[in-house]
Amino acid sequence: MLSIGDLSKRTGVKVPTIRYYEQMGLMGAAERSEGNQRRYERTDLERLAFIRHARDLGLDIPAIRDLIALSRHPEMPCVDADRIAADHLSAVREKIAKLQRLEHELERIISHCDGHSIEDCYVIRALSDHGLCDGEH
Amino acid sequence: MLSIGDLSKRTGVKVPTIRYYEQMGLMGAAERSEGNQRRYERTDLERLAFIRHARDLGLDIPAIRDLIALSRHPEMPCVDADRIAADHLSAVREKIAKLQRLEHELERIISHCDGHSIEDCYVIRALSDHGLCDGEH
DNA sequence: ATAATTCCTCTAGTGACTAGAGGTTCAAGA
DNA sequence: TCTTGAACCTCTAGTCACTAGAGGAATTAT
Repeated sequence: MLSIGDLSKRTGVKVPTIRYYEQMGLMGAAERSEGNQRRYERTDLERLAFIRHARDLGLDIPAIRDLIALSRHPEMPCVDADRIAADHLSAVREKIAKLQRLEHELERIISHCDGHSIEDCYVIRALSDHGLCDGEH
Repeated sequence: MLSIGDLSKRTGVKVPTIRYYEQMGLMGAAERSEGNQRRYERTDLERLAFIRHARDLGLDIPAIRDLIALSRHPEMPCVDADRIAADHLSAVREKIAKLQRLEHELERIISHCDGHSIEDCYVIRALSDHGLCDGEH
């Protein structure tokens, strides 16, 4: 049996975060010691690693909750799990595209600046006057 | 003189957001009518457009506050303004790189899934077992 | 036995807004 | 001039995924 601190050390997930995951229904109520402290087993370790991994991939808590629910029904087809991942992938792609537009706009603004005075600063001027922009943000 | 609603319509910034910008020190306290309602002038319209534009480019409120402060000193050199933009650009590039790593990992996970049962679902398996991953997230 | 560490719950803070309650002022038509 | 309805005011609380801290109880090590 592991304490919450042990679990934390082994997974790299901070103690308050583990409690937060429990509260959000990702971890399930842990057993308790006589003195009301959480005790975990090996399966909890795996579960937490699963959650952490999914979070690292950027999945949000409701999505992870869904994946956990699905993983409890091994006989079901996995289209739902695929869809969660695919939806997330397209969201990630959209974010990338958006950030790339920003990147280009910022590059352009910075490169036009001659570095002299604020008065002539292209950074400030471009922010003041949307007409100086390239894109359509 | 414009009411806050007029300002909102002309800039596309929602009314509560304008009040929020005032609270955050981006907008400066507006004049008030006899009945305590905010009244704006043409310069406020430009200021708000500046803020909105900077936000669209992803700059955060402290950065925008700094840029506004700088824009009030037209004779100063603009290295500071450039640096704010350049710092933001590198932050944007880091985000892009991170998201691209996610993109590839998600693509890989999804493409490996045969779409049959949860039991064999690569999405679920990859989340459970970090060893199946390519990258080092 | 005592001290140090870890644990418990609960509340509040992060950023950039957004939504709503409860009440006041304004502008336009009768 | 009066009335109605829209727009305005302030203040509080909610969003997301945590993180930090208070104040106190349990556990572990010496």
